[in-house]
Amino acid sequence: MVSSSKTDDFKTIDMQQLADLAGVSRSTISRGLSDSPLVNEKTKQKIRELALKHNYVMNETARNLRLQKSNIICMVLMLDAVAEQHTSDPFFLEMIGSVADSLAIAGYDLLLYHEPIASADDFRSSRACRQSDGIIIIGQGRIHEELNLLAAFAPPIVVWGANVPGRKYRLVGSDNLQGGALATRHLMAQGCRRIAFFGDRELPELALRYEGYQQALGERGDSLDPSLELAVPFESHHANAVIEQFLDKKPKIEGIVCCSDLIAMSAIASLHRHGIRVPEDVAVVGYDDIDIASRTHPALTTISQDIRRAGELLVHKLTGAIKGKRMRDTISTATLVVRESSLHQG
Amino acid sequence: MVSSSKTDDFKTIDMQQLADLAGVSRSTISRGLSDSPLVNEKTKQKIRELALKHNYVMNETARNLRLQKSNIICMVLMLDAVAEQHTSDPFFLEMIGSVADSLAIAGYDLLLYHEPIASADDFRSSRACRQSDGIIIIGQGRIHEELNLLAAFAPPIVVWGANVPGRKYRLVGSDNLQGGALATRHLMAQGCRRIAFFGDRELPELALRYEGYQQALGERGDSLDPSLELAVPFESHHANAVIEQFLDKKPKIEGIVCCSDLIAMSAIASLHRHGIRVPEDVAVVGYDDIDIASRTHPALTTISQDIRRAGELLVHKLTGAIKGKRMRDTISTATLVVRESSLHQG
DNA sequence: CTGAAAGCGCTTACAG
DNA sequence: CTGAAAGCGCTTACAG
Repeated sequence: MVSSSKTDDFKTIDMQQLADLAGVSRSTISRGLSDSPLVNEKTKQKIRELALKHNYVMNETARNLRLQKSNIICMVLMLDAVAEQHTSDPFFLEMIGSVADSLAIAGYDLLLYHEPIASADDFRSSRACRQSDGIIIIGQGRIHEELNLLAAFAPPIVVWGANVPGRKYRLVGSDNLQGGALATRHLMAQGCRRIAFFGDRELPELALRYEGYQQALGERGDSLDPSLELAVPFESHHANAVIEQFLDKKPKIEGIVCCSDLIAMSAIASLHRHGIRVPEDVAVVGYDDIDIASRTHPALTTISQDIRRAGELLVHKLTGAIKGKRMRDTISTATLVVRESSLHQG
Repeated sequence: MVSSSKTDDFKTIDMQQLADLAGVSRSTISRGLSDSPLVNEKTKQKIRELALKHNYVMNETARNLRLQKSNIICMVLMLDAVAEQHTSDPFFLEMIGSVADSLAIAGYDLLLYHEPIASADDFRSSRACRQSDGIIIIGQGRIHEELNLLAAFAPPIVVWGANVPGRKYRLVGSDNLQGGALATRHLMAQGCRRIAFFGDRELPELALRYEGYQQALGERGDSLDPSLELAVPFESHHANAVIEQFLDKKPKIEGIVCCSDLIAMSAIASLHRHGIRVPEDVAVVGYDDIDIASRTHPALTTISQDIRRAGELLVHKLTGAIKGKRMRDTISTATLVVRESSLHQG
């Protein structure tokens, strides 16, 4: 008897067939493969060898059904219609990549959910919510209260966002107040006097950054000039339009704190079109430190959110919670990355 | 009897309970929900109403087990170790986003696979391959032959890549030869004389672009100067190093055809560091038209691959193939998008 | 240490 | 047009 050819080996065998080959019952195979202490070491050894030799792969669907789980993690991108966030935003894409990588390592499948979440009830009746072992939500949008409801009745949840008061759900985020303050203080240290804020502070994270901006200005005794605050949306084309309109009024500014790297890039392009040099005339700081931030021209000074680590943390907290562990929140430190766009020669 | 509160409604009910409520059998529920012509219209109506009212969501795991499928599509990123492609490359991220969106619409879950595929046999014995209803492979790497093997024995496959000879698998891609030619002809039309090629032509897609580059130069009767071809890797830091070294030799060039937008951005940054202006001194064309290409400074002229549509096509071909349809290959036209980086004032 | 049996929630061929 | 029964491939409480 010669062993079958490689090709034939790929006829999939199931647990019963493996049991027949090993001369034991399905029960024993199942226990053996999960390394149960109930099974004799030699038997386990034989089972493992045969499984390998015959290329046995367990049917996860059957296993999941039996164990009453789905092995699916649902990732919700809380895209904000008003601030016009899109899936194509590099920040979201990098977050998806990072979460997907971590989930793969943890052995979960990923289900992406993009419809905007109108109400907790609607979302809770969706398949995405019902048949996920856990849910990762990126951003709080404008539905913070709904998230509190969700946390009470849905599968385990972890949210990326701002540490807002009254929060009842698990959170991973970075210190947005500190981030806003860091960016602003850096610009002040560069000698910038009139510093603008570009971002829609209706969103919880941006509200905190604005607070940091405000605090930093206060430290120097600067008064807050409302005309320097601009609710720039995330989406580039509209961001451009809003920024252009602002610059057309020839505001006297020497620095800009932007709420995303993309907004910073739009700002730099607009400034150039108005004949204003960056960083010589106006210094610009971005936010997120997306992959590309180091390769623009000028390279972006920005507040790093460490997206890679964020994804890992989100998955870690969630899988822990699924296993019934108590997981604490993580608010990571924001860090300033100085590159070229802010090197103002005041 | 008052109907239960909203919260109570979220006790999940199964098909048996729904059957009890409707006063019919599980068989009829199952048929009714799938709109089988076997079931009386009135009965169906009642079933649908009750399902909605009691918030019934079918257990997909059980359904999948019964139907012998997984509902999972595996997406393999064929990252090339030598050319140093990373998951963080915006091209891949945008492709992931686009594929994920299309899969969500088609009702499939996504499983990301990143380990490099060493051999077809290894991959075929992995869970990712065994328990996927279909596989999307982004890029051919250096394992074209293995892909032919895979296509013969694995679940349905569709590959994004180059139309290489001897191919036996389903393909979606863009016309790389044409893309390379378009980029080169555009630079020639701008008056550029010595045009460099930045990219590793060991990879099938880049080999075709190089061929297009060569053809275009030939049309004008230019001879090929091997010193103008540089195997720039995809990863930015190494790309930077390779490009810097090249520029240090003060090559006389007036244009560069780059094999990705990221490489183009690295090139522009390097050129600036060498005191060379883009596009005045050297005109640069990128490849892919990633989202960010329009917002760099200068904005990138590039060859568009329409990643959005690529994702849709990949999913369309694959889901068709899973349903047993014959799906044809699609090689889409490459288009030149002219922005600022190539507006050479020769 | 091992096995027979029940059951996870569905779908469908078969019978009526 | 509807239902009873078998079965998808696993895991585990129970019995030995």
